[in-house]
Amino acid sequence: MISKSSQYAIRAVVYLAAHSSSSRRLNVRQIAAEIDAPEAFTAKLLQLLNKNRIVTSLKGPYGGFFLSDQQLDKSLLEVVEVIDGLDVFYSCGLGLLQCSELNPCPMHHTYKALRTQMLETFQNTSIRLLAGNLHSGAILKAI
Amino acid sequence: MISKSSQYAIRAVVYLAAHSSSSRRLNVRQIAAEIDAPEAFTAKLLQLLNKNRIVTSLKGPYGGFFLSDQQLDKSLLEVVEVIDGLDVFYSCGLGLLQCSELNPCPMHHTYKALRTQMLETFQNTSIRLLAGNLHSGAILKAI
DNA sequence: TTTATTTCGGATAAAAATGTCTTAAATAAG
DNA sequence: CTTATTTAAGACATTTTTATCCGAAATAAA
Repeated sequence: MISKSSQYAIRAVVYLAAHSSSSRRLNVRQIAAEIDAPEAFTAKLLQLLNKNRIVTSLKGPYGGFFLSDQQLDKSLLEVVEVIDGLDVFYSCGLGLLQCSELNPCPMHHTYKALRTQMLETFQNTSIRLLAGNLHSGAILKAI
Repeated sequence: MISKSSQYAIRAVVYLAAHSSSSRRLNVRQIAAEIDAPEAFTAKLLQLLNKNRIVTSLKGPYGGFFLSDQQLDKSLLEVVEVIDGLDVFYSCGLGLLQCSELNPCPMHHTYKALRTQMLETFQNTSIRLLAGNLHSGAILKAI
């Protein structure tokens, strides 16, 4: 559905939403450990999210990553867009390039319904919302 | 969403549904050309589908692949199951292994709704149905 | 029976996704 | 200013997915 990279990215931002602030930055080591993702790979993802202003980073001692209040309201769609792009949400279920309303593949209508619901779900789900669903004690580790 | 392999596989079986019969078998070369997929790779996929009784094959001259009447009623879910497995339809959207009703990840409920609709769509869509949606002149090429 | 045609099976290759390492740049604190 | 700590960036490595190739087995027709 979405890539492993996007899953890591979402886990990371949700963890940041729940535990960081502009005055409390978290470093990659801790984030990666808490979401059970490879550290160096998580670093790459966070760098990319930072470049695309989904998270904020600060170098140096006491540096790390955090989410601004605005960034808390970013949608999961924006996160996935940075990592995977939006193709999943817009392209043909059978991999046909010409598929469209006018020239639909045999699965077009049913598949489009799925895609659209997926798109709307990711669009309507903010990082803040997910962090709110993280009931105390819950973890984001794969294990 | 589903793999490129599964997309090829679905295109192949839909093409077979529309153009083959037990007395009219199609060879890999033709199938691959008509669905715009790599020939050798398509052969592998068809072999796998044959092993799992989603399609029927016959060796030798005038041999090839076709769908029996029963096989026309196989669902897309059965096709995808053979190629990708059922993981997409049952596992956590954030990649967590322990995620469940009792121990839900923060996206569990919304994501489960998506997964379930996806599962039901693939389950309720038969090869025969898709072939019926292939209006005359329509093609299954990616182009 | 021979030949041509086709799928089958296994080995191999290429491309894409995932993951690692190393050095540079920034910055806070002593 | 120096040192320690952290992210940034690019090169490299591994794994998975996608794709190719070749010889063997089956079979229909001449």
